[in-house]
Amino acid sequence: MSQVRTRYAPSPTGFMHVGNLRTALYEYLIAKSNKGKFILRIEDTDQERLVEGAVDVIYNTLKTAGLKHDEGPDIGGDYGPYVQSERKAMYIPYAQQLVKEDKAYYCFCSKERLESLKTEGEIGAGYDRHCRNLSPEEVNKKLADGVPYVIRQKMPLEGSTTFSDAVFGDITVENSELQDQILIKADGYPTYNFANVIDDHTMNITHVVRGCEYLSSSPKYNLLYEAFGWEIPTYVHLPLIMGKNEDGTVSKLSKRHGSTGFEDLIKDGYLPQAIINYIALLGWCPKDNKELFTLDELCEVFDISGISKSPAIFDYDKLSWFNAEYIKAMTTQQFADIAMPYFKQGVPNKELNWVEVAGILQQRTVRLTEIPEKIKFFEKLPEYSVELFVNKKSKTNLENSVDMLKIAIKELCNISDWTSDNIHDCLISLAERVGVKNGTLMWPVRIAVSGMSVTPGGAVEILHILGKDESMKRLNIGLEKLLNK
RNA sequence: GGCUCGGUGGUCAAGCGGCUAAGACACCGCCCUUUCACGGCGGUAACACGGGUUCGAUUCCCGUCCGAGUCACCA
Repeated sequence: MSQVRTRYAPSPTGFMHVGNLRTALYEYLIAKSNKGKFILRIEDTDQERLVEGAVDVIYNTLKTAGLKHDEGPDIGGDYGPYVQSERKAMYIPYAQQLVKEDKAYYCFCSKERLESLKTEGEIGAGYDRHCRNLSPEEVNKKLADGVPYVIRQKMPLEGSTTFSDAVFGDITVENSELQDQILIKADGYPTYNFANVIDDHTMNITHVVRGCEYLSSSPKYNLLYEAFGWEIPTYVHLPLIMGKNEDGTVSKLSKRHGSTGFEDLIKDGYLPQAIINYIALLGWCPKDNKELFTLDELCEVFDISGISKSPAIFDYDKLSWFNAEYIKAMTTQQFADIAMPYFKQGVPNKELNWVEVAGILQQRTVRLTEIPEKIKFFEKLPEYSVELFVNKKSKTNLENSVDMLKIAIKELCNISDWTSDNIHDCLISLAERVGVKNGTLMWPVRIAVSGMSVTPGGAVEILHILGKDESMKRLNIGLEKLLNK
C-alpha cells in the first residue's frame, strides 16, 4: 500500500470546536500510526464567511495540541497550494470536463427561483432539475449573454449507490434521493463537496476522516470519484460528539452546551494534553482499555478498528478527572510554572515561595482556574465568622479555641528558625503536652491564619508560607475576634 | 416528513454465540488524616422491547420503539 496520507481540512471560522479537534487528532493518529503524513488544508471556499485571523487560531490550536502537520500553507509541501482559495483556478476545468462528458451541466436558475421551489415549512423539496436538459443552443446563448450560472452534477435517476466506510461498513442509498448538487458556485468557487474530492485526489489523500454528519452525503462523493474514474479513498466516519441539553435531550455538541472550543477549554483551566487524551477516548477505545496516554503513545496503539459507532456525550467531569491526573503527574516545579499566572491572579501583591504553594495545591487542583480563589487568603486575611472556629470532629468550640490560640501564639513566638519542621514539631508537641488531639489545636490555628474553613494545605504549611510576622499577626486577630465576640 | 446511522449502568465504554456482563468517571459508605483534597478499601447501578435462528443469545436476522445526523450557491 502506498503511504498513508490524511488531511485535516477546516474552514477558518475562528473557532476550533472539540469535534473538529478530535477529527484532526484521529487524522493525525491514523497517519502517524501508519508512518504516514498528516496534511493541513484550509477550506475557505465560502467567501461570505471569512473571518480575520481565523487561520491563526487553527495553527495555534494544532501547535498547542501537539498535532504537527507535515504539509500545509505555512510550511509548504509537494502538493500545494494548501489553501483552497489559492487553488480556485484548478476546480473549474474539472467541472467543465464533467460537463463535456455529460456528467454535469450548467444551471442558470436564479436564487429566487430556487427559493420559490421550497414549499413553505417543508423540508426536502430540493432542486427540480430545471436546467438539466437545456439544449446546447440555449446553454451557449445564456453563457454568451452572461447569465450567471452554477455547474451541477447529473445524478443518476435510478439505481443505488453503495460506498464502504471503515467504521460503518457498506452504506447504500437510492440515487433518487440524491440531488443534482452544485459543483461550482456562481462566484466561481467550488462547493465544499466538490473541492474536497478534487483536493483529496490531487493531494493523494488515502484516508478521508470526518464526522458522521457527512455520512449521508458520502454517496455523492463516490459518484464524483466514479465520474472521474479516480480511486476512492478509505472513508472513516467518526461518531458525533454530543452535548446534553437542559431539557435532558442530547444534540450535536455546540456552544450552548458550555465551552466547546479548544481555546475556551484552555481558558477554563484545562491542560492541552488532558483535552487531547480525553477526546481521543471519546469514540475510540484501545484493546487493553488503558486510559492515560501521551500523544506518542496514542500514535503507537491507535487503530481504526477501535473506533465506535455510537455518538458520545462530552463529559466535563471525566475531562476534569484527566486534567487532575495530568496535574498530579507533573513535578512540583512544572506545576508551579504553569500555575504562575493563576498564582499572580490570586495573590498579586505578595511574593510567596511559589513552589511551596504549588506543593500544597497540586494534589487538590482540578482546573487551573480554581487556583486564585483558593489562595487569595494569602494576600489578605478575609473577613470571617468566629463560628468557623467551631468544629465537631476536631473537638473545637468558641471556648477552647481561645485557649488553643493563646498557647499556640506563645509557643510559636519562640521559634527563631521558622521552618516547616520546627513549626510542625512545636505544634505537635504542644498538643501532646496539653493533652488534646492534634486537630483541636490545629483547627483554630488554621482558621485564624486563613480565615477559611477549607484551605489548601494544613496549618503548618500555611504558617510557613505566610511567614512568622504575618502568621503571628493573624493569630492575634483571631484571638481578638474570639474574645470580643 | 424522506433518507442514513445508532441503542450495554447517569456518562465513556469492553464484549464480537456459552462470562457471577470488565474497567473508568460520577455518586454513596468506610479507612487514613491538622480542614478540604489525595490515597486505600467497599457499594449502588446496564444488555430498549417483541419475534425469530440456535442446544444456547448482549452478541446473528426481522419488526417496534427511542435517539441522532442529514436533506443549502455552509462546511
